[in-house]
Amino acid sequence: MEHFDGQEAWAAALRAHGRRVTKQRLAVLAAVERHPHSPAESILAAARAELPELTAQSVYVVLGDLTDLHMLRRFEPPHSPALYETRVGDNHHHAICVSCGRVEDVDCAVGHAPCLTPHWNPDAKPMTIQIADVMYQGICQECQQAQQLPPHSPSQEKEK
Amino acid sequence: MEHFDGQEAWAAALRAHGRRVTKQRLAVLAAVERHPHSPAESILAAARAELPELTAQSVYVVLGDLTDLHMLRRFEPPHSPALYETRVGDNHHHAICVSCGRVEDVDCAVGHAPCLTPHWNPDAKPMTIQIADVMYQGICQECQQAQQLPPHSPSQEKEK
DNA sequence: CACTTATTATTACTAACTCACAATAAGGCT
DNA sequence: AGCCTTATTGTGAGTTAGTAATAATAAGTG
Repeated sequence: MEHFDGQEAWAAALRAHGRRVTKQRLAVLAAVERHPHSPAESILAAARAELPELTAQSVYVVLGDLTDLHMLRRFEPPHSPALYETRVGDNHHHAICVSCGRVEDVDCAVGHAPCLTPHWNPDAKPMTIQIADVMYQGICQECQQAQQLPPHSPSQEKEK
Repeated sequence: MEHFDGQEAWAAALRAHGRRVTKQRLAVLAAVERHPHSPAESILAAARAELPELTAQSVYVVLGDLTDLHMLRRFEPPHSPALYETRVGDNHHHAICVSCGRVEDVDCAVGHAPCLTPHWNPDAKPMTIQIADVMYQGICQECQQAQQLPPHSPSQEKEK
């Protein structure tokens, strides 16, 4: 296996945050790294490939803790469970296909902090902003094609 | 009561969307209008003030349908149930206090569509963006003060 | 290697919805 | 004004995505 370097890097980061280095945490971190934008359940499945006795609850605990430490980033697209990724600290954003749920990373558009300085209304009490999550919602190319061509299968149409 | 005009406006909008005008829908719309940024449960409670026999499931159905029609807007802050508001079509955003959950509206910062043109990575498949939800997360003034002063109680409180 | 305590597993339990279907009532028709 | 069709709502059960409490285990220190 060629993931010794990764293992060591994660181990060091864990120690730097005062956490013990356990195989569960390493398995979760590796799983998130290999499957970015994944929900807890998928991370559990992926991590079990190398650590079959891992439990779902441990994954929730580990994900929550590592997210608090900012070793992982968590975001919650509409109509989706929370997703996790290892790419932290660069203030990037996400585009989600409302049809198939596919997620793409999007770098910051305008310089460094796109909308980090909100425009407060006169009557609003301003807050100290820490992060600005931008969630683009749209339709990916494949779903767009699939919607146009075949009016055939149950294509989920609502508006009448 | 002086909400006849509101009632009529909502009724007209419902008809325009091919929906029947029911007291349940009117009660839900009025409740959302009076309590913006509220979850389904609070909307149910508020709507029951004028329509006590309304059920939770009806509120979910109505909220979902009106959201699909874009008569309501729905957003899902982290660690919170979905919130609803009647302010639609103006592409405004939201700031959420991570400590107390308070929500403030934020108008679009840069002109009309702040980050509506994402910066696609070379290897990403671009999507057709429909909306960009910007979720500012920070700490409101009151929570900031509360955190500084009392090193006294285990103030590990969540909003409840 | 023993020992302390962080970490994980086990077992409930909950919140926030969703679904299937029966009951009701809006709005068109006569 | 009353009937009738079918959209809408109510009822009750089920699901998903978690949280909470506590017992068992193992990481890292001495």
